[in-house]
Amino acid sequence: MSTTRRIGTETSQTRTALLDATERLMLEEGYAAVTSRRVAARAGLKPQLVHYYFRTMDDLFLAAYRRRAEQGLERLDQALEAPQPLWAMWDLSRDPRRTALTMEFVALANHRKPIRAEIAASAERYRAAVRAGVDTVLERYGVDRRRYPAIVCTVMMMGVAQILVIEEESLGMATGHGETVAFVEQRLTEIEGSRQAAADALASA
Amino acid sequence: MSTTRRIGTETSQTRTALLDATERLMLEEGYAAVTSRRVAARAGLKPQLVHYYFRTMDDLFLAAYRRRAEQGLERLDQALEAPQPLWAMWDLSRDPRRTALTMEFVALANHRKPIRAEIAASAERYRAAVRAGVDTVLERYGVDRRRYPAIVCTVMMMGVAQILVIEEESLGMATGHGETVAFVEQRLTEIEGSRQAAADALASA
DNA sequence: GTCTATACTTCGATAGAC
DNA sequence: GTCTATCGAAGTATAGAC
Repeated sequence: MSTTRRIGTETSQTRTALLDATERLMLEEGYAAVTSRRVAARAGLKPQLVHYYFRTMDDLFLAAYRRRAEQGLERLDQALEAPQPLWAMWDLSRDPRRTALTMEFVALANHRKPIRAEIAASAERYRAAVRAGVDTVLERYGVDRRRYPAIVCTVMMMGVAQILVIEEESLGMATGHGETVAFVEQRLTEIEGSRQAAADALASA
Repeated sequence: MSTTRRIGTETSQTRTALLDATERLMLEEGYAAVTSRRVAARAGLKPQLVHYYFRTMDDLFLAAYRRRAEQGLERLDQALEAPQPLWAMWDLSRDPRRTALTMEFVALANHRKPIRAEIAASAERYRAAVRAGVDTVLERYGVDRRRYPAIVCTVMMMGVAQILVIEEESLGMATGHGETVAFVEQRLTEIEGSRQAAADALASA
């Protein structure tokens, strides 16, 4: 109950190094591999520093998540402003690193209640933003949104993209993926025209 | 290196109790919560019994997985023989307990290489079986399988069903789910007629 | 065939030194 | 403001008693 315990600065390089290490560990070995000792080892630091900068492991996870969630919304805005927003969103949803990390956080949220609340809220915000963007785009293209509601397009497009990534990354399974991608991209082509290349911004992880 | 170490019988009630406890733990708290101590506690047994019946934790996971995988193939066969196979498969894929458990195993496979191989092989087998079944059904209904290949229908239908369950179970998020389910079920109705009720076999978990 | 006593490792977290 | 020494709890796994 010693209320005087202190905590490190948000701008510390050490802190950033710990967040980076956390992310790498989650991607390579899953959230369960994120222990104070292993995070520290990855960053070349002492385990106790994790507790100095983040106090509890949940705080560490939340800090790592917030960093990515913020970046995710930025990328989404970029995609929605691209010349071909649907293609850009499709490509964004298929980014393996991004999706793998997201799914790792979802799995984490599944059994850590304090984290769940924040991730769920963030996911709702993201979905609402996508839906709004897709709705505008579909209207511009003259798509019948009674028959193809923006929210349905959003959930299905992002859902399929995510499942493909999960299967590929987690199981190394890709049976039927090529055909499914081709199918979705035919629909995209019908609506938005064929892909115009120039998807640069995605390369930078 | 003592090669003489013994192991419990496959028919032991204790063994079954441990497998049941493992499954419950995975569902309620995720695979990371499956430790020899906690599994044993759930089953009202001593932790060392886990190692007697399964030797390593990976063996425990694999045994738990095999039990469900077998059952999954049986359920699939039943669905494919139902009067409305597509509806039956859709319902099967949307079973929350089943899907949640599957995703937990996938997450586990993602960072335990020895387990990954077996789960991936099993997933491939399952997908092939679904694809074959769907192909037969689509042919019977006279669907143009050049335009709507069975493998694409399979991946999309099951993928969407899974993503919805994940979002609901892991995050408690359901935004857009109702609309998406309605959309898919409209397509099902177009192909297979409206749902004829009588999906009994699904109630038993 | 079934279970327990026990060894050894790794975990999260705090109090306190620099 | 930054980091380390250290504790108590929990983890996997084995050898051996019943």
